[in-house]
Amino acid sequence: MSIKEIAKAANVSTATVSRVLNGSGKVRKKTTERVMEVVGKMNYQLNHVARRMKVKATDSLIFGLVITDIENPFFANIARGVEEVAYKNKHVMLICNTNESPEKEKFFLNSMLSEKVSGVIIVPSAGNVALFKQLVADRFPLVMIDRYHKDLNIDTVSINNEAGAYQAVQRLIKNGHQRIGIINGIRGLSNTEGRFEGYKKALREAGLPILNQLITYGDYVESGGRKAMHTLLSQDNPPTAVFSANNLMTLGCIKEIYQRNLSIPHEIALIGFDDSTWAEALIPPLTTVKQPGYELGRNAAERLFKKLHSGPDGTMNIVLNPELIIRESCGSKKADFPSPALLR
Amino acid sequence: MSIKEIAKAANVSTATVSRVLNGSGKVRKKTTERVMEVVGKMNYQLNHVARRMKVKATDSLIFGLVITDIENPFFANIARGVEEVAYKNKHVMLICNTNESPEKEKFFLNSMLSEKVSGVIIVPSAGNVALFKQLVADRFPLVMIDRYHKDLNIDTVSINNEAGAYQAVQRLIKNGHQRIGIINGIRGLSNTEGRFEGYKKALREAGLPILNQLITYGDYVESGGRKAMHTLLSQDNPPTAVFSANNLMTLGCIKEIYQRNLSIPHEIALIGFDDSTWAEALIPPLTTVKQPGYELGRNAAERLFKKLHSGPDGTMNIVLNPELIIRESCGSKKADFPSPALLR
DNA sequence: TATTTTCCTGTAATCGTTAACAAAAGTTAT
DNA sequence: ATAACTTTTGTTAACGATTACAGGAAAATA
Repeated sequence: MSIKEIAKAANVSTATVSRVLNGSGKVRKKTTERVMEVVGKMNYQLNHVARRMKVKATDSLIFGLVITDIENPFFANIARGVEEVAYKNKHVMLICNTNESPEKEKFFLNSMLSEKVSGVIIVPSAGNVALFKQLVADRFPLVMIDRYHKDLNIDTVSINNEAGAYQAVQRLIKNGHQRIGIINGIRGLSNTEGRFEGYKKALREAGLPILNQLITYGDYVESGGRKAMHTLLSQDNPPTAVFSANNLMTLGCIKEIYQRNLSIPHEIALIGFDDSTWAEALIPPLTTVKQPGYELGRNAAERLFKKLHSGPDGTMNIVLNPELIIRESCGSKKADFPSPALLR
Repeated sequence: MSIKEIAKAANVSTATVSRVLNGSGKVRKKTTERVMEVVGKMNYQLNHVARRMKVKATDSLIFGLVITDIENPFFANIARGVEEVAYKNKHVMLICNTNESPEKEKFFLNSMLSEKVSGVIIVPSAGNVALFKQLVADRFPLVMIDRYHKDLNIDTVSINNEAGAYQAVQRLIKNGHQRIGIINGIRGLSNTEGRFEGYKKALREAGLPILNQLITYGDYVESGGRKAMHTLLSQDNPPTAVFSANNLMTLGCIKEIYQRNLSIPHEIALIGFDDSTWAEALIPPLTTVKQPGYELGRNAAERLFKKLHSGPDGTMNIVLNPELIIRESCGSKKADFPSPALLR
């Protein structure tokens, strides 16, 4: 069913139907009604594909969203933020999952270009710098979220990672810890680096040494976190507290700690990055640096929308602040918890 | 940049370029090479939008995926299963989030039709039966996942909810419980009903009464689960065990239990539906009915793909089996756990 | 009523592909 | 070398919308 058939049935030209359908141009009230009646009766739906061929790209009604792991609640949270804005503007979301793989990322970005999405919001992997450069040169509407490539002139929405990590580590120091380990994410990513800087800054300010053996990397996955924790705890002189740079790795940490029957925070204190709905259901409840994922997504989508529909206004870097949610895993003033061993 | 410019640069017709690009028809080796060289040099990408105008719908390279809550790990798990198959077949995913709202669902389904996706995999909300009927009548490729509308002749991929719930409740009975509450999902959905049937069956078989005051509904959200748990525990004669019909509600349960300083499973035993990565990090580790979300997604996508590219072969209902993961929250042979009160 | 102005509607080109058909170029057989 | 095929390539008409432009109808003015 096409606009042609509607036109015939309503006894007008296709141009008029088109005008009625997208509210552009003047159409006599009577004609409008007649057309709309036919549209309703024949249950006609506009063909967006055909429409996108004529209309300028910014008016395609699709946002592209490229994330690294849809199963990570943090990115799901971002996706919902984007979706909210998309739905409000009658847009639809093309979501792709890169799994941190630059090849997948490249394929998906090209797919999105081929689908003529109006713009893309992306959590970039570590690679594809040349491709991004090209996109920037082509003035393709792009917003990087959570992480970004520093030397590219691209809009970004991210959080102040350094501040988040700083607060977390500072808290551990205040609670009396001197040997604090870090389980960091993927090397080379802006967020990993920011968190690492915050860690070092807190130690430096407290006059504590920055020790290589306390610095590990878990690549933002659970198994990596667990392995890193294993490494840290297997040392002769293990840390008394650990800062873990994302939710998945934190879960790995906890499992490793449980397996060793160590008590949190008595034998090992812990602060994670990314708050989760289950963080407060753990025993002891987990202290975390909470990232406003939903807000990140919403801001990125709004920024993209503005870029598309307002005049060019340069690039912009939006930085939101994380919040330290102090629960009990970091060793509070409250009494320590017994080790899981005692519980079984 | 269009196929026309490639044609000119390679000194062939657009038809030839098209033939080279999608491997159809015979093209002399030499010509193919010449064209591909130009394509590479000019960094040309096929315009999928234009392509979709000509090509039959089944060859559009987009899968539609409509889920109710992208932030629920179970659905995220499904999404990844779908994505795996999509990527393998060079497809891309249009994901929409209905939040259980039939209006949103309708809007998104129509959007997908407008975008000419090749087919849709959907977790249907409770409404829009007429719309689905229409889609079936139009032979639109559709696969329902997780839940389905019973009287519609549609392909489905789901799990045996009754068996899952039955096993869970049976386990609780075996562990000595006689008063077992249920926190059920959204009324009218096939999965909710299946789980409820399993609950009743287990009780019936054990000769236990089915008591109205032990049957509650939490609408598959955390707050609902918490409220339902509140209702159950506030009774004069509260249940000694509870079966909660999804992960979010289970989390609500746990928070309510902690707030009341009850010990699991000593004072209240608990089995949840949907396993989660954090279920074993809880104290005590949570017994759950594990749903193979990834497999559900993969199967649905494969089924959809087959529907699209093989001859018509009627409709099919695929049912996967859940698995009871016995941990400690259901009251095992191991010693009971002290109440959280003792831990603080 | 005739003329000008304003408002509404239709015609036709166009977006970038694909594919049916026609034509040209190669091959093989005679 | 010519005829009869076979293989490769080109021409052109779609697909379903939008939009510049032209033209007709209605309203306003003289």
